Amino acid sequence: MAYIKSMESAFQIVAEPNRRAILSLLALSQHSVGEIERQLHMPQPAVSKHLRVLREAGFVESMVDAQRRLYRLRPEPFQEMEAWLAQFRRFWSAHIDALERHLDRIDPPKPNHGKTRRRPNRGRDKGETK
Amino acid sequence: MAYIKSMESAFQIVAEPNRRAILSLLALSQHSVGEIERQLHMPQPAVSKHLRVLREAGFVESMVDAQRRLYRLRPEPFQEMEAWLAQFRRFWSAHIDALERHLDRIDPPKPNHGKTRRRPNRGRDKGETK
DNA sequence: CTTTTATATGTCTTGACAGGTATATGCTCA
DNA sequence: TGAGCATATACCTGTCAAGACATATAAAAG
Repeated sequence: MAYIKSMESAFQIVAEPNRRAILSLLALSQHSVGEIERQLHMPQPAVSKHLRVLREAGFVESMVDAQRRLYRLRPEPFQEMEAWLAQFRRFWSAHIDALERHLDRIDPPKPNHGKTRRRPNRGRDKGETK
Repeated sequence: MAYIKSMESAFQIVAEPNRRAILSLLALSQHSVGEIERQLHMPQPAVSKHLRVLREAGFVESMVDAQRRLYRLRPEPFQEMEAWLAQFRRFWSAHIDALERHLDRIDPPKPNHGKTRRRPNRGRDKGETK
């Protein structure tokens, strides 16, 4: 439609700690502005403003319930972030495998939990971050 | 110096588009500063600064190779983001299922591609974002 | 209709941060 | 040793966004 909003990345929206708190709260169930306000101990105008940002970025949608507005999550931006993170998953899952092997060496290698698949991955560690 | 860096969230780091570009590039393989500079067409000081931020946030580590520094990814911050996103995954994967069912109704329900698992999930849709 | 409750918006200030440019550091090779 | 390349850092500036506070809108209750 008409509003070609400056289309900032989902990550930019989620960078704000209070917004992350709001999203986490809404992940449990939908909530009204006042409920969010009290649960998170933040001033009401702040809540409304963050909700506006979240709404315009597609993270939440609102339902009118008398004088209140009930907010709940929308999936798209999360999928977008997941999609971006996907390009790194192969990379860091290899590291998880390495960690698992390491832990297995310390702890008894219990019969596979069926969770993470274990792959034959050797070498490559050690790095100086300085 | 000696400032206890304010330990910003990984999302804050990744909010910057150029940094995301750098990370995507490093997801392919390790690179030197100069390579990043040329690949992404950005001034060298900018690259160095972003790399510094990324390094201090644990996204990358550097190896000294003569006069160059080779940068490569570290897994932890990505895992951290994944962990945060996990609380929403159940939520939006339900929406994906709903979308799939919808598409199946329009398009022939082809024999499962083996990608997304389809779960028996009913109800809850419809919302006015306004 | 007035008051109260719930939420949104406007204004102002302040701080953080990215971009640009100049310069410092450090390694290599002649 | 000095020249040249690769990278890091310092400084300045503009922008943008979040916090605080006041106020507007709108529905409900009395």
